[in-house]
Parts: sequence; C-alpha cells; structure tokens
Amino acid sequence: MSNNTTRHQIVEAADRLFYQRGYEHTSFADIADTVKISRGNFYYHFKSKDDILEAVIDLRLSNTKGMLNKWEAEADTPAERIKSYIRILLTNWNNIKQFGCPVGTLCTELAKLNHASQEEASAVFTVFRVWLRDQFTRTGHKKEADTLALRVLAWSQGVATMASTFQDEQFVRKEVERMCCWVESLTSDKE
Amino acid sequence: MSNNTTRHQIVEAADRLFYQRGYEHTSFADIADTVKISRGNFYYHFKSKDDILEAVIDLRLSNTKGMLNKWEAEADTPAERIKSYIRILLTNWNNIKQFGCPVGTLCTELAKLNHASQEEASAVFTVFRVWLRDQFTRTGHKKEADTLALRVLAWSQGVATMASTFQDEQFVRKEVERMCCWVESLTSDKE
DNA sequence: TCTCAATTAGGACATTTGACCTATAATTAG
DNA sequence: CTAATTATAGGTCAAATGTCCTAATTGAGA
Repeated sequence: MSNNTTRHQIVEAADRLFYQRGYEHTSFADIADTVKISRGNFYYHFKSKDDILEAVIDLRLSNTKGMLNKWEAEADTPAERIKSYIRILLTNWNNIKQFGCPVGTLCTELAKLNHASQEEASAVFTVFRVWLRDQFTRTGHKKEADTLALRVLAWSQGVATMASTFQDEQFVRKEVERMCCWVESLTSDKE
Repeated sequence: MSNNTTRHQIVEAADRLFYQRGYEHTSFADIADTVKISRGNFYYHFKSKDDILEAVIDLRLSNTKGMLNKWEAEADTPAERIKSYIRILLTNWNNIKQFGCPVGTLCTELAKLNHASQEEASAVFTVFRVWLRDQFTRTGHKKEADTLALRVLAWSQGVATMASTFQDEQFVRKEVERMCCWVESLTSDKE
C-alpha cells in the first residue's frame, strides 16, 4: 500500500479534519475539497462516513504504535519513555491549544453521538495505557502499574483540557515539569 | 421571571440536550419535541440557535454560582468546600460516565467549531476557578492559590474523561479519595 | 363584549448533508 | 491492440436543518 493512494489521502485529510472540526461537523464536501477529488469519488473507496471514521481510527492506532516504538528505541529507561509521553503536551502544544487532545476529544464526541465506533476509538487510549503500564511494570511497580498508567493518561488529559480552555502555556509547562518529577520520584530507586 | 415560562422550558431542554448530544448535534426539532412546542415558536423567544446557546450558558453560570453558594453555606472549612467540588465526580457519576463533564465537553466542542461563545463557555470554568482560588487562599496558600485551583480543575477533568472512556467507576473512587487526601494534606496545618 | 398585544402553530424556503448512480477516463492483463 | 478492471467525475435524491413568515389562538383590560 503506497501512501500516495487516493484512499490514503482521504484518510489523512479526514484524520486532520475530524481532529480540527470534529467528526460530526466535518462534511464529505470538506474532505473532498481538501483532497481535491469529486464528492462522489470516495464512495468508491468507502461505503459510508462511518467507514472513513474506522479507517481514521485504524490510522491513528497505527501511528500511535509507531510513535511508541520510536520512544521505546530512543529512550533508555522506562522513566524517560513515560516522560516522552508526558512531553507531547509541549511538543504538540500548537495543536492542543486549539483542538485539545485528538484521542480524548474524539472519544468524548463519539460518546455523545452514541456512535458504534466508541470502543474502537477508546482502543487508542488502551494502546497508550498498555504501553505505559509496561513501562511502570519495568520500574518495579508491578501491582499498581495499571493504575499509574491510567493516572498519567488522566493527568495529561486534564491538563490538555484546561490549557486549551484558558490558552495557558505556562500552566502546561509547570504541570509537565511536576509530572516528570513525579515519574522520577516513583522510579529513582529502581531500574 | 417564573420558571415555567416557555422560554425557560426551552433553555432547560436545550441545556440537557446540548450536554447529552452536543451543541451541533442537537437540532431545533429535538428541542421542540422535548418542550412540545412548534418549531417556529422559539423564533419568538430566540432569534437563532446561537442565541439559545448563550441563554444556556447563562443558566449554567447561574446554576453554578448557586451550587457554590450552597457549598459555601453547608461546609465549614475551605478544605471541605474544595472536597465538595471534587465529589461531583461521584454524585454526578451517572451523567459523567455517559456524557463527560458538561463544562469541559462544551468548551472542547465550541473550540473545534471556533464558535463565538467560546469565551462565555469558559467563563463557567472561571467561576469554579475563582471560587476554588478563594478557598485555597483562605487556607494560607495565597501565592499558589490560583495554580492549585487550576490543578483541581485539571485533575477532575482528566479523571472524568478517562472514567467515561473506560466506564471505570472504581478508578474514579480511587482518584477522588486521593484528591481529597491531597487537599487535606495541603490544608491540615492551617485554617 | 370588544380590542389589542402577547404567544403559539405550522407551513414554506433555501441550503446542506450523506448517499447513490451512471458515464467516462485511466490503467492493467491477456 | 483489445478487453476488463479500476478509478474518478459529476449529477441526482431524499432527508434534515436553520430561518423566516403569516395566520390563528389566547387572555387581560377597557
């Protein structure tokens, strides 16, 4: 599968638009305009809008796994890897301040729509969760690993929501710092 | 202003529907069906959908202030008052697990729509923030009061998002407990 | 009882949206 | 080169949506 196929372009455009405008508020025309294909065309590639959503979620799952693998390779210790996750808040700040967390906001929207792909969407969170759990396990926190993972997710979700509401980068910096210190304090005596 | 006016019924129905289905995904027909009035009727009361949103936000602002006043009267110490806020996660759990936090999810949605009422919506958060700041100030944390207030908001936002994504009540209970302990530890030596 | 303003009902309308269809172009296989 | 498959364009359609308009109903005061 090349990455220049029309299908792939549709999914990438939908990915971006679903994130920036929300799923419901993104129309076929929006996607068609972005990809510069005719409206009717993507009924050749996808049989419905829900179908595109599924493809977008699959793309996100795959991108997420790729990113985690990269962190796994680049960082030497579990603590550093967890910090890689925490720091997305800063590296992706320009997007987050405008559109929030891509994972969290999609899950929230689908919940309100009572959409069939709710579980698929939350699977992206699960990928992060399992990966973070693994990192915590390796630091010796076997029993609480899952709770700690969930805590990191919740923490960054909350910071993202508040930061984007108030457009407060300073708050994000402070909280990221605190979270990193917390991770350090949890893991400093083990390895 | 009576609370039985058609106008008030419209606002209350819209309040609930905007929360449960989202602003964009709630149609005039939905509201009309709920209130059992004709579609055309609320153009007598409101000149547009945005107009209804403003009224809904005003209602939420007013309800929020009422709730804070109640907590102010019922709890004796600032710490207990802060805990009242934290415990909404549990007292309102049935709604939160389905629809998330009403304040946070609206702010997030309006941000993506780039809607004119974004700031009005975030004002609801500000009401909580100022109130929490006051409580922290009274415990002696003058300088960090605002940061602590923002931290409480972020914390509960994150827990709400993750809990509703994974439908995990146990996690909420644990986190609420932790947050309350944290508040206690911050305030135990002052008053 | 009559009047007039406030309120409500319900239809009309232009637009948008997701979906479908058919004709044509491009590409590949034999 | 030809046939067949793949891909794209663009039109059409029904349903839904926000908005507007006008006629009917209500109710209080003169």
